Amino acid sequence: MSRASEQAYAKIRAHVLSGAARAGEQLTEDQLAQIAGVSRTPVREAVRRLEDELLLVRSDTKRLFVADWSRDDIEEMFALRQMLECHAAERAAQRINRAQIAALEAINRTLKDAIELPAPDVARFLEANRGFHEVIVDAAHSPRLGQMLAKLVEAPVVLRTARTYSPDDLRQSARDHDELIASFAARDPDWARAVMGSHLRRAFHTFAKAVGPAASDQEP
Amino acid sequence: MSRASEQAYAKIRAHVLSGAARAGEQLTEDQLAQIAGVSRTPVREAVRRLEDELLLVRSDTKRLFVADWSRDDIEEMFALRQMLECHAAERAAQRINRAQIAALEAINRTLKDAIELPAPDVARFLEANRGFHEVIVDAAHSPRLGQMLAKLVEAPVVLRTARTYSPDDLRQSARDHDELIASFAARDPDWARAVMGSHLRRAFHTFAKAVGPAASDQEP
DNA sequence: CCTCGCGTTATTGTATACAAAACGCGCCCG
DNA sequence: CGGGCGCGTTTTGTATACAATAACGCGAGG
Repeated sequence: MSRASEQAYAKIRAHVLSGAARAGEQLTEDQLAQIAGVSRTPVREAVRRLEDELLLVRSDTKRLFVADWSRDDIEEMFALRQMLECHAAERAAQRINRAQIAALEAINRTLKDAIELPAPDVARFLEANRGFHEVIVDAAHSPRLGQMLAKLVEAPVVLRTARTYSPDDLRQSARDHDELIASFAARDPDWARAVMGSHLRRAFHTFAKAVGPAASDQEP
Repeated sequence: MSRASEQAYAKIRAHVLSGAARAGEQLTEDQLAQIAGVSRTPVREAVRRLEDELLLVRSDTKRLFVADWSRDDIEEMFALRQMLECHAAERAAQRINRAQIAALEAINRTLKDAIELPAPDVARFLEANRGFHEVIVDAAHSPRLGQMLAKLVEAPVVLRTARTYSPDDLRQSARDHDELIASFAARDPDWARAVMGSHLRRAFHTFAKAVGPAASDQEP
């Protein structure tokens, strides 16, 4: 989008993800306009996108709040993501080309580097990981699918919990990626689907362990 | 949404679906504002929704066009819908309550009525059909899933091709619905998924037969 | 003491005017 | 003759003012 609305989007998003705005807190368009340094018009545009991405929600009467994800919401999100990405992997295995496989290999090398630096660089890991999954979705040749997944992957939970991954978790992810690449090279949709399934399912359990078995945080 | 933007949405949507605007044709916000009888502000809001629903698309440089669905797009859409609705049916079978099953039975009676009137009333059939699937998605208890499906189900192709269904097709749909209800009553997720799968797959082939094996229409 | 209604204030929705950007066309120069 | 460049026009983007609507508090009546 265009300059102002893009900036509004970025700033509001950062404001929410950084935790500066607490879950359930009300936000007004004026407030956000000030934060973003633009007028309400582009703010409204940005807010619509963020609503769509479920970072913000509206009350019955159009008032705006920071979304409060319940544990059920999060589980649901993981389940949907798994379903969609498994489908993507399956399609990708049938459609991927050599260049894309090469791209996956290159990205996964970068990703491994990010793990093994003196200390793991989670930001770089995430960036590479994002790129990896993006190539797969591209290879699936299903724009709608890509659009849906983009929403789920961008969801706040994923980003906020990223830092809870241990080096072992990260290394296992890299190994999953290697196997995914192998399944693509073999053009075996069933294999690709299965690997993707366990890859994401493990991510869910890592997350679940990190936040504990019940709801994560609450105070008066 | 609020009055003006809702009206804009409805009118623009009708304008596109009615075929008054041809696929690929450019639309300007001013033009749409005139059609809807409101100012550009709510039009922009409506247009965003329609973009999201893929009835409209933007060129690289923000100009607005009526979406032109290729056959591949349509097949993709059916495939995604099938994946999502099968998942919904599976979940619904595990979660649906008596009241919802009763609702499905009532809706399906209405639907059968709509078929057997002197002549089939396709509009009423579609309305009932929509309601039927909606109850299932509700019963699946997955708001995100519902949101995604809403987009796909509203897609233009489904609506435009509805009229190509024969009475036999409609009757078969009603029978599928009966079996779905049976699978829910039995709380059998596998059964529900399977029935939903064949239900939608058949719909796709009915569609495919109607528009012919290749692209549907073109002229200079 | 509760609650219902009303006026005030906060917040969102819409219109309009202006700014920025993109398209198209014709002209100039190679 | 062709291709790129400038300039008027069209179209989208942003700001701002105003309108409509929802939340809130306060006071009167039960």
